[in-house]
Amino acid sequence: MQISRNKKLPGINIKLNECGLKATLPRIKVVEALQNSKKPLSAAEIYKLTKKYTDRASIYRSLRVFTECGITDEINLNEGFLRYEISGKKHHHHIKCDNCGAIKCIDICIKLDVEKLTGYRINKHSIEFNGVCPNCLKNYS
Amino acid sequence: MQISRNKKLPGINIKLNECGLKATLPRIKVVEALQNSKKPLSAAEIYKLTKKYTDRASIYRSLRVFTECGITDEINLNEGFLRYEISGKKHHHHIKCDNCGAIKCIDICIKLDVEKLTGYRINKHSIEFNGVCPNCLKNYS
DNA sequence: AATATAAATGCAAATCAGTCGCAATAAAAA
DNA sequence: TTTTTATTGCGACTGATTTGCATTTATATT
Ligand SMILES: [Mn+2]
Ligand SMILES: [Mn+2]
Ligand SMILES: [Zn+2]
Ligand SMILES: [Zn+2]
Repeated sequence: MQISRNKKLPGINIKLNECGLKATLPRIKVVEALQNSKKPLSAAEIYKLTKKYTDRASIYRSLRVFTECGITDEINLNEGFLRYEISGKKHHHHIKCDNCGAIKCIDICIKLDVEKLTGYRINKHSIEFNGVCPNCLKNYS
Repeated sequence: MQISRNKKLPGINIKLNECGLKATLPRIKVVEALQNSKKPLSAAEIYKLTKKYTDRASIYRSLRVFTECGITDEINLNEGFLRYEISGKKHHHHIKCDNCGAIKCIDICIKLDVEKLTGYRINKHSIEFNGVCPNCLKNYS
């Protein structure tokens, strides 16, 4: 796939190269899709947005290596698939409204407490909530 | 499948009936497998233990309805499949050692804090950890 | 105890997220 | 510009879970 004189976005290219990754068009399109999204995206959603530039296997490979490098975070909202978002400055978790589908970030975590409590060295954790948001509670009940 | 004069275990039968469920042999065998297990089981593990009495589809159907009724709890340790345990007296979460595979229950939860913080009515939540347990930390590093 | 009926089962086929092998391609290094 | 090596795109594949449907079984009823 021919990169259409893409002289913009040196930021992404540099970040990819810093991680030892080639800055390919498929990868750039995945990063862009995530950056332009207001909520974490699933691989299927990313594919819908970028199918002109890549295929499903490459998206999964990109997301895996991005997450390993800390470029993205993986989010498990018990939907039967994973979501991804650009790894922000601040560690956080999520809550999804089962009614309107909105996904909100929440600045709360108990990783350190659990490490202290259990003596484990925690490699990975997932703290995710599903419910009905205040707005939907108001309107439909 | 013929129930082999199973006059024991009226407790399970009663609990199933209370939930509006028929106390079938396949269901009883699934409950027994979970009761006899020291750790939460996956559908595949339950199948291995009960294949003489049921099949995969029925196990999945049982686990779903059990979880809906509150007979079992669903646990997502990011393993690519779900685990189930008999719903205990006390609400809790889990941590799995990536080295030895042990799954430990932890009595810590922030559901109420998150409800207070966000105003959501939380229907479902999942708070799960992966890491290396103190014992494995000692032995292998 | 025999019958009716609605729920649950077993089986095979389907679905769905995610992975893999491999030849072709493109980014980065030389 | 050429070489090197990572990455891609494709299709086939896996593993978990679901579904349709004809048959069986638990329970309520007589
Ligand atoms: Mn977020
Ligand atoms: Mn437990
Ligand atoms: Zn956290
Ligand atoms: Zn909890």
